[in-house]
Amino acid sequence: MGRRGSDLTDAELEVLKVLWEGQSNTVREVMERLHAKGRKVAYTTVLTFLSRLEQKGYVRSDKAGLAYVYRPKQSRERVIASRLRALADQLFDGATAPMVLQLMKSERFTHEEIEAFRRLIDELDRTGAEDGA
Amino acid sequence: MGRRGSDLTDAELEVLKVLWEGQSNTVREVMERLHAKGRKVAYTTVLTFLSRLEQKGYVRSDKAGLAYVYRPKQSRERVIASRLRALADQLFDGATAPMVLQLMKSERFTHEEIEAFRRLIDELDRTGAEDGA
DNA sequence: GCGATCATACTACAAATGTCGTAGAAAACT
DNA sequence: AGTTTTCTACGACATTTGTAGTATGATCGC
Repeated sequence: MGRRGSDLTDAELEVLKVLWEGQSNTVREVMERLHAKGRKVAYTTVLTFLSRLEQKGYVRSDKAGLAYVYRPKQSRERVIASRLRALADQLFDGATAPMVLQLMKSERFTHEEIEAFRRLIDELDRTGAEDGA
Repeated sequence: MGRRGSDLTDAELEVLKVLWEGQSNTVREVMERLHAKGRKVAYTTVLTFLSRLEQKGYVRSDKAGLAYVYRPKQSRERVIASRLRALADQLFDGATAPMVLQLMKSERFTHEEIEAFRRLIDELDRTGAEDGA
């Protein structure tokens, strides 16, 4: 039997990303947006993905005039966080810290990016400091 | 047609992880190790995955006495880095820094972990400082 | 009013994935 | 030597995923 992981598939995610970017999301518009990104898919294919996304609870649709308009039900942050978590589970048995470390080690960053990391870390440290409930 | 992403599938990765952990990896041993982890798979299933992994270039096998012994051809770090990169491509259009930030924001860490981040960042900063080739 | 458009609902289907079963050779045991 | 145990090689198969065609109903332009 197929996969077991996070239900959101790659192609579905691709479509969901487009939804996050746009406002009025009819099937046609989503398709056009995908085409603009170089992703050539048929109208009905997009429809299929949107339907599947709806069944899985990731989007919601309202009939606006002629066509349905789709909009995300889950925020980009939420979905992304969940994906990251899934990868952490898969690669590091759920330990996210090692993942962050590995990521920082295996990639290259500019000074600005590194500064951003530092700032966030300082903030985390301060925020979490009094947190011991 | 099926998926397009990184060729290593989830189940294959599961097997590869076991290979990274052990030394003498016969099909049977890998299977037992998987069982110990709660992953109940048939002997032939493990064999299938190992064969597919070999075809894809992730493992290599040598006949040792009766059975073949499999060993990883790619390091854990390498594969993990590539996976992380793939996720960055998928979620952040290849920008790894935003991924690190998001990851740090959406998860919780202990002070020790945060300290480890800070140390690594300092090091990165120092290492990369003279790097402007 | 009628044909050309546009939308959605179903159905279909090949390729990928996860999972095994069986056949046959080799080795081990008794 | 005969039987039992182990391996590997192949083939099989249900699901999932990516992709699209067709049928059918509503809408628009003229």
